Amino acid sequence: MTADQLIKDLQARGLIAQMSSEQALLEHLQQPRTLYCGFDPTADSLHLGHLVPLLVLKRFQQAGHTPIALVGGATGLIGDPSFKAAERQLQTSDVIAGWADRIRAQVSQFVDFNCGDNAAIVANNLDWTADMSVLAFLREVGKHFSVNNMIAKESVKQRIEREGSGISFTEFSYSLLQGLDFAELNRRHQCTLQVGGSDQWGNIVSGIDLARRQNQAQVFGLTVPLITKADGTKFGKTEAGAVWLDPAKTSPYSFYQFWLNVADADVYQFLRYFTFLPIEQIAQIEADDAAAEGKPQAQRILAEQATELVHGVEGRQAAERITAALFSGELTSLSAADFEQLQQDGLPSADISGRDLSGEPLTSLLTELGLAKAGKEIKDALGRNAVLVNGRALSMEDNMAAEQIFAAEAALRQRYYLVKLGRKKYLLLTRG
RNA sequence: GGAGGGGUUCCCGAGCGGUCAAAGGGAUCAGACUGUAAAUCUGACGCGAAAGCUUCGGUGGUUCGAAUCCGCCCCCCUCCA
Repeated sequence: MTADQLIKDLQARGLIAQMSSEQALLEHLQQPRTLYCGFDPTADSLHLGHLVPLLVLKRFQQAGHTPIALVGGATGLIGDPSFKAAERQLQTSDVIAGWADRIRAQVSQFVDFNCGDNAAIVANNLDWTADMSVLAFLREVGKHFSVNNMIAKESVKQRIEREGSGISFTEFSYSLLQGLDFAELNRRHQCTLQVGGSDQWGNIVSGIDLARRQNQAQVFGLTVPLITKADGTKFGKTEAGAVWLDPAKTSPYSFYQFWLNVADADVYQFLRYFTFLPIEQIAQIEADDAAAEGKPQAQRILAEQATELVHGVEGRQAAERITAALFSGELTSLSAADFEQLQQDGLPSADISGRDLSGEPLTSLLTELGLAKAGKEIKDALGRNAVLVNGRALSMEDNMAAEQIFAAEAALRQRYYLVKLGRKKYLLLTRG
């Protein structure tokens, strides 16, 4: 893929928010180059918001360039103030180091380390900052930055201007550290392009400037847009919170369901953002859906593609297996092994053996087991026959009858009860 | 420092001595319709299965009774200095 094709493809996907010196960058990318994207360990896992830049790294790799996934072991200790309303609470260095390890493992899944000339590199900015002296930092890095320019940046503007917020010197220095990363990667790996979210533009420019001043090198920046939804609500959130890439935090099943539930108004754009399907094929899917009556195919395709990207073929199949079992309604046909599989595959479950159910209302039982946030939800659902246990609808009269409902002889395959609330919330209860 | 205005249930926002668990909208959850959509309609929406219990910045009063009146304190906004 040529530089022109790559950039055209990215543009067609809507993946370019900003680019530094477009013409020069296009020219530059005629040769295989090295680019990087940084991921700060702000939690023990990346989430959907990180996926787009991560996939952009991969898109560049597919076009023959060398990606560097940079784990922010150092920057994570400082905290990026960009567009943040308030100062971040510092975590201990042990915690950050632990998170950095997890992030390193995660980013490593997305780029190829065995493709010869442009095999991916994973780096940690702690490597070149941990032993740097304060005086060296101030003289070699700080001297190149103008505080006048720094405080003029949009990304810290509200922290500087708004009353009652403020910014610590620590966070204010963040941009210098990220700038240093770019200059350092330029020296170490001839890295000449940094990609990141559009909120990173200010930090990227810092790096471009520093690389020029320290290395007399011309380097470039490219940002991807903030992902938004047509209805204006925040992308990447469910009732349960953020959608994580770690299967232990968001199961492949939940991940798959998230994509399956994307609104029609967003789904084609998300196919462009989150899959490697050719742009023409996505257009074809959109055309086919428009022509067909009823249910569009796009959500299913998106869910398959995205889940396989993040959780592999097995994760995708597990998610599909659970989905098929739960939404086809063929519960009695499920074998004990199937149930075991569902549980393993990430369907929420709980063990109720040894629990005294006499006198415990379903409202509190099911709330406690995590099916609803408040007893009221269960109460409401019971009143509307929206709570099903093993396919049988319960009513308010059953509220105090947990003991009979979850009696040993009522279990499917001797030990399973599948509780369904509404149309798509499930809880698998087991006995023994 | 001075003068005003304000802090109400997840959010916005009414209430200004009893009939207030507190109007209205949004968000959320459930039902109908559907495609495990959208839009629309219906219901719920402090907690509790219920009896009942706990809310209207904090605290102390007045009153048979306070989100509503009074004192003190805390925080936010506007104007003046």
